[in-house]
Amino acid sequence: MSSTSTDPSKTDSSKITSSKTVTLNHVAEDAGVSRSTVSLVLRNSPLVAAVTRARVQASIKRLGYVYNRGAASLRSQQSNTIGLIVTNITNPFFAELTVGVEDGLEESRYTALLGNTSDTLKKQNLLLERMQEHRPDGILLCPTDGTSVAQLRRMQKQTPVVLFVRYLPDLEIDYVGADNVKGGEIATAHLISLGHKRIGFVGGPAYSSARRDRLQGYANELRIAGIPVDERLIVVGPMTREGGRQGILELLNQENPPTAAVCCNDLVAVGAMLGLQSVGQIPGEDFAVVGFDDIDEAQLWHPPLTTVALDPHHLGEMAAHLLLERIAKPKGTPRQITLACRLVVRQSSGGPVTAPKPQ
Amino acid sequence: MSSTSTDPSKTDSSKITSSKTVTLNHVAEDAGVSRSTVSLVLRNSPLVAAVTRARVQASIKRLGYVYNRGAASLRSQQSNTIGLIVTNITNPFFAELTVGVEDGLEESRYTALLGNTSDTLKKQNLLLERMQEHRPDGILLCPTDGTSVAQLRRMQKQTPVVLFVRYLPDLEIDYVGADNVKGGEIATAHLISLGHKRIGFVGGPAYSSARRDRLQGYANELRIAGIPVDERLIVVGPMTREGGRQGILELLNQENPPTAAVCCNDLVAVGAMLGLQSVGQIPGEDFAVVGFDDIDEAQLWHPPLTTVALDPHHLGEMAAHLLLERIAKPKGTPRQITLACRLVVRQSSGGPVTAPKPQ
DNA sequence: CTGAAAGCGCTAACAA
DNA sequence: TTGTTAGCGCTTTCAG
Repeated sequence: MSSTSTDPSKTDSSKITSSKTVTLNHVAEDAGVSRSTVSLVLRNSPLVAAVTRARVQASIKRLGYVYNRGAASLRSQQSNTIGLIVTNITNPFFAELTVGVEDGLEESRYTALLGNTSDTLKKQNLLLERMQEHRPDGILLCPTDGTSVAQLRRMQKQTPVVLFVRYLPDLEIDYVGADNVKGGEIATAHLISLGHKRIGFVGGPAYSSARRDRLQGYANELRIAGIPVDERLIVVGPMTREGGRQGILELLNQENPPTAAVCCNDLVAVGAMLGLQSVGQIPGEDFAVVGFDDIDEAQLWHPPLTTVALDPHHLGEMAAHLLLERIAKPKGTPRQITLACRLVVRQSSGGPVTAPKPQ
Repeated sequence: MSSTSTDPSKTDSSKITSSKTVTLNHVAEDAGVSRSTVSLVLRNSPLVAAVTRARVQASIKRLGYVYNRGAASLRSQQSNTIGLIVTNITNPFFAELTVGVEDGLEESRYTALLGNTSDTLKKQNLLLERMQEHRPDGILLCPTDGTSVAQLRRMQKQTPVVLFVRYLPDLEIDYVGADNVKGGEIATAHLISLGHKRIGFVGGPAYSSARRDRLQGYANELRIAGIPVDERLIVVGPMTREGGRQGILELLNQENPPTAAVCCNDLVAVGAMLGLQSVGQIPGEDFAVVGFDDIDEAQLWHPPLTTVALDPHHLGEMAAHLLLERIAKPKGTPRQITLACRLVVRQSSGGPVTAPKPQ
């Protein structure tokens, strides 16, 4: 004991138990083993003898040690974190998808960093930047308008990226989304089978690949039925209720309005129904509406919505799995996964068409 | 050039530009300044000369350097990360609240780590543990059933914690939530003013402080009106649509069923409306329903829901601000913030009561 | 205003 | 099986 100092705060370094954070060093000391042994125990290495392990674990518990993943990341070059960037968490579709991602991650050791872009390039770039500062091991992104392919390509070199819901042209990248073309086809085929001849397509921003594909399916099916695709019946707008309301009114104000519409998603569809009601038309009677997504609310609206059901939870899980796979095997060839969807018929698409009602 | 080595990979250490990650060292070297100067520039310190700053920033851009926040955290002991734990992101109320938190954080340098407990203690504990490994600078928690006060008290010593939406008894802690007692009162007063004498209270788990307070308000108002509180009219259940459906049916099956009900939230309320419809009763005509939250969907349902409006976005923002404040001033006295709420009358509560319709 | 030196808490060789 | 020795990339005194 070299007690030359009279300052009581300068005790032997080993004695500073105070209220500071407990580190792996403290555990090692307490258990009477080296730091590497503790590290091995923390990571469940089988190289540690059972007795040693038990002793270390006892110390961990006793001292209330909690692992510092940040410090580990610095050394090991992996953060055990992934970034999840959605366009709108407020859309039940994405909310469900988010819990799907979480569930898909549950078994793994990853935690998700969540970001919401509000479908805005500015926020997306900000988020991407912030997230990269945290060195996520992978990124799950639903790209918004104007997302730079070059930027994404650059990012991919550093961090695995998987796109979901929307993809980008000219980019070799992992992706999981719904079979939107098929979805557009079955929605349109349903309306055609009901006797509709003039069918509109409402909402969605032109840059959304999901929207493009749904529109593609819509056009395919019209062509098969020998109905010409009329550009005036296709209206662009945000994927929101308000977008749907405005879109349907635009359609109704034309000189030869449609009698039915495929809406880009359920939010747009309910907006369309509100728009119809606001001018005295009854959805499902005077006008047939079909949506996309089958969010929980769809069956509760009035009238209950006919819609193309996707499984967002499953989609989220798949996206998470695909990302984990890519993290494990960064050099593998990108995979494009496309999930089936199915039509759920409810009242908003109504029965067979009668005469179009003049507005 | 001391080209003694024939191995091309063993060049001077300073020349290893390759495809490795660019660090602050590389920037310093490139700009011809010391590492500390770069560090200061990164953190916008005013101590750096304008020319130096410009040179450093040019190097940063040229090399494509991205800040490693994890490394910084290790040294500076702050992660610039906060943990946000909600019970159910799928509930539009929490989805809105989440974006409120993000907006509240936008100005700051913090990023949110999101977790979803599904209102389950097991998941909450798992999340709390994982998050602490990331050393968040603060935690925003909506506590689920069985949350240990002792555990929270322990956590508080390490990391500022603010509770939202639900609080815990016997705990000095920051909290922001709605004025649920008042909310319960105005909802109940509304039904009483319509002439209802037998009013039920449906849904919500007994451990939720939000539910307890709403129930309290309900009871207060009944007492004021001289209506006895009948325990049989108060039914417990999960805060979901299904919980509401079952709850209302339980009420209707009693020998002397109520003519109106205050529901614990909007999800429960719509479930109740579905339940009513399933037995041929028309909400707003045969039975009055009031909800809580005023989620966007509330006005779209059939009939549109009368509800006590909370502002989840604002609540989230407040929670974020309170946390930031507490991070800045960890020793300050905890604050309990309670946000006003207001009644939004729509059709589900109907007009004045007529005679109760036999089921 | 800028630089030198030390170290945050952990992991990864390698040796013993 | 366990210990020793170097850092990971940054910030932080403290001198100049």
